[in-house]
Amino acid sequence: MSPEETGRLSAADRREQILTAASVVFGERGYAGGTTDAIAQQAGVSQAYVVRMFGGKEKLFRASAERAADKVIEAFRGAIAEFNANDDVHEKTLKLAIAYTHLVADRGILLTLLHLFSLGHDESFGPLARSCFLSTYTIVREEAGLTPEEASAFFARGMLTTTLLAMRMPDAADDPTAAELMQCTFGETSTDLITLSQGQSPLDDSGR
Amino acid sequence: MSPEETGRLSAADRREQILTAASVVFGERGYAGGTTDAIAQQAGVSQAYVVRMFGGKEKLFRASAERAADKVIEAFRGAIAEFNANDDVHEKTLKLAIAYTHLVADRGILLTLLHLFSLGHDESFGPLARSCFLSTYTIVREEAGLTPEEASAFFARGMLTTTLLAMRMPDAADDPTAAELMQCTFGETSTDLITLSQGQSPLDDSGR
DNA sequence: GTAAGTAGTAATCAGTTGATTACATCAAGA
DNA sequence: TCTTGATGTAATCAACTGATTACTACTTAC
Repeated sequence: MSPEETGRLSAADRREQILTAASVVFGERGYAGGTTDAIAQQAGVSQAYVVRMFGGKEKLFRASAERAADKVIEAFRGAIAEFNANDDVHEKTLKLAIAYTHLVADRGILLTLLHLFSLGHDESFGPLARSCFLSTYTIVREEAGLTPEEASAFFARGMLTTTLLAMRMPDAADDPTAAELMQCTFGETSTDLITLSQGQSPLDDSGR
Repeated sequence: MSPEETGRLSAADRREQILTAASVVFGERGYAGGTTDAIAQQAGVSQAYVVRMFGGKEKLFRASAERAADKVIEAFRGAIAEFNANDDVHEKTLKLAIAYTHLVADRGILLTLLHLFSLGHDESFGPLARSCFLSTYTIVREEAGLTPEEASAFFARGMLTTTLLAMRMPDAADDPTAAELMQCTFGETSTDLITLSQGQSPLDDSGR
């Protein structure tokens, strides 16, 4: 039988697949709530394999969070590459915000990071959380060339966006108050944001 | 023996004490990570009592989150009561932000809410998360009289503040990048914010 | 063709955790 | 005083979960 038929993958491919699954599960349930078994099911492998490949749940979460941060960085660098020489702050910020918005298509990325940030007290994850956040901040400051005030305002909006998404505010879009808040927050990037964030299948969960 | 000597309390007092403990524990570890036993230890009662008094961990978290939201609402109303007739947006926002900042003294409140917000996908907690957030938004809009844009900007800054606090960015204040970010974000409210958030004893944890 | 390494799993285990039960202790009213 | 209801706990349980072990099956190099 060929590898295609047996469903066997190289370790690198399987690793990527498990990281994708981990992003979904950790994004929805956080570190403590996300089980290695749920990740295994999502990836279509056994729970034992997930644990062994990454050497434990903690290392898997680290890898998952670092990968999420890398994707944010990658997205920002992509937006910066599209800067024109005469772009003002508003245009730069908009391009960054749109890049950020596109990350929402993979809900797991931003939600995994949000969960990482909420673990600041943790001896192991705290330093990782701070360094991940500061990495992205540094790029916006130095590579995008925003001032501290502009960067702070940009991240403020980004965190509100992430939070609204985490609490699935788009699900409450029929509430006029919620609609007003989202309209104002997403602003110029809102056109596709709400549609992007809808219809993403939740995890289904049953015994092992 | 008198009630003072035996350490016995009325159910209402004990309830308040447990809710305070729950705020600390859930704030640090989230819903899934916060154990009823850790809450019981923090409150100085048995684990069985915690569970029985609230009818389960889920109801305890709901009560804890609702209490946190109530304290935010209370703080906002307190700030609004200090508004002067000729206050402009900037003065109003500053008063609200300072009230918000004082909430930080009890780290558990904002962090418990942040954890609640990250549970938007949950059937039970999702609606609660959205309604808690929208309650505070409505107060800022209608009672404080901010426009949607102003309110959105206010909450954006609030979420960034909360996130920085959750990841304990003040612990990294020796990093110049981190210091710059905090300086800009906390702005006029920063004077006491960093000192407020420091030296808060972490949970100590050992077997039951 | 076979030996060796790699992908992958089933079965199982020990620690943790939310919940339950039965019981103890204490204050107040009849 | 003694009975009743409320405060509170120790002991225990069943379910869950991360990790380990022993094993199978496939692929590749020689």
